[in-house]
Amino acid sequence: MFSTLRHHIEKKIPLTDDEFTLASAHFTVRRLKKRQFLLQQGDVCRYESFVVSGCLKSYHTDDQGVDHILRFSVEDHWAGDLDSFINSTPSSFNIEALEPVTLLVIDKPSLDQLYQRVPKLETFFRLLNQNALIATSQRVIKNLSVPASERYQLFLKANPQLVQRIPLKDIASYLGITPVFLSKLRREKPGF
Amino acid sequence: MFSTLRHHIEKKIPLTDDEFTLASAHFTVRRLKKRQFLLQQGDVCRYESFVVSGCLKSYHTDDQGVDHILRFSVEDHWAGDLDSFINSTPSSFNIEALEPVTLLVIDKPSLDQLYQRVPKLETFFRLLNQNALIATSQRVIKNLSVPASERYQLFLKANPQLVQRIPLKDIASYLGITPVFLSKLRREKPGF
DNA sequence: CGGTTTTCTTCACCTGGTTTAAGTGTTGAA
DNA sequence: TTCAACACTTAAACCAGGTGAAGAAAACCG
Repeated sequence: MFSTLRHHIEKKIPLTDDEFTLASAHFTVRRLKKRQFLLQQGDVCRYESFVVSGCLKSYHTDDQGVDHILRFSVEDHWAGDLDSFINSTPSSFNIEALEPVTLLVIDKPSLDQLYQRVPKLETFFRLLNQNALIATSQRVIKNLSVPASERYQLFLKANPQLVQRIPLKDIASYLGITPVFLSKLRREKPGF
Repeated sequence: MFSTLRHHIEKKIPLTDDEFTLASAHFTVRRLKKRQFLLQQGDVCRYESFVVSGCLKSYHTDDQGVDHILRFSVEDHWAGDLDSFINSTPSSFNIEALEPVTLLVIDKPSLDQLYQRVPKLETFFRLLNQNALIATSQRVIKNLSVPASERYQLFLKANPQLVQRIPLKDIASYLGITPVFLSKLRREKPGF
């Protein structure tokens, strides 16, 4: 349970036993069933959540009622809405379990306290957000420069395991196309 | 010159005179003429650059030779390719001056050293990247959920000053449409 | 000032992706 | 074990936005 988190952090920043014990005391375990919400659009996101097992989707529902998936969070990754978490503003995202999920969650006061007590962890979260920024920037460019058919191929190549686990309509939403069109792509282009 | 940078940092993190003096010693001044490149696709991005005056565009040129603008960097903001800067990998971006530009630049060894000497500045850059991540995530969602015509209106509202300074074709590229189509939108929808 | 380059616009035509609607297959709760 | 809800596919009509080519207007520079 907590060892997963430790291993996750130590991929970037080595910790002493004491540091990790101190850190883990700030997290609490939380479980969600399939289709249960970790966060609902309009609510304030009170927690950053480390995914121990399972898979969630973060998506925005627009004014026409259409969902747009920003990201999938699988085990060994994080879920949460940074904007809402940092600024305590109503979130514009839903975060929903696609499978039964086990999480380690931490709230903002605890995280701030943790930064004070274990400054290394500020570095850790800086690196985490840095990587997320890089990935998100690349996604902006790819959405602009790569046609949907190729974006689908890229997604398949980058996340072969995910495709088996999540509904195609969610992949379509992530790619920015309709399920209908994704279906057409899959029919036309061979190799899935 | 340096006072602009100090004011910029202190919007987030107050600094003592000593801290700022120490910090500013790590930066150097650099000037670019219009159309000059701060970074060329394929090169490693050696510097993070604070824009004292002027304006630049960061864009990726795809394999068909089409440019896609990721961001504009105006005075009191930053320019650079984080991925290439952090990992010393060849950048997939060009950064080009749209106007004569004055920069304060810092290289990676200096920045790492600076984090050691003035830990507050690690917090500063963490906040900076946090905000960039939030903004970029929102852009992903808007590109997926808002039609081009509305995206143009939003851009106008959010950056009224920019529109006077930069060519429309660059706005089109940022919005992910062709200049031809932007021109059509401007004709059809009144109020620019 | 005059010539060159860059930017912006217009038009006719094309295409990638949407919409709606109907049909099949699968899941799951009572 | 049945019925309802959901996931996926197909097809046809349609539309947002792209392409190519060409000219007009600005901006740049010697």
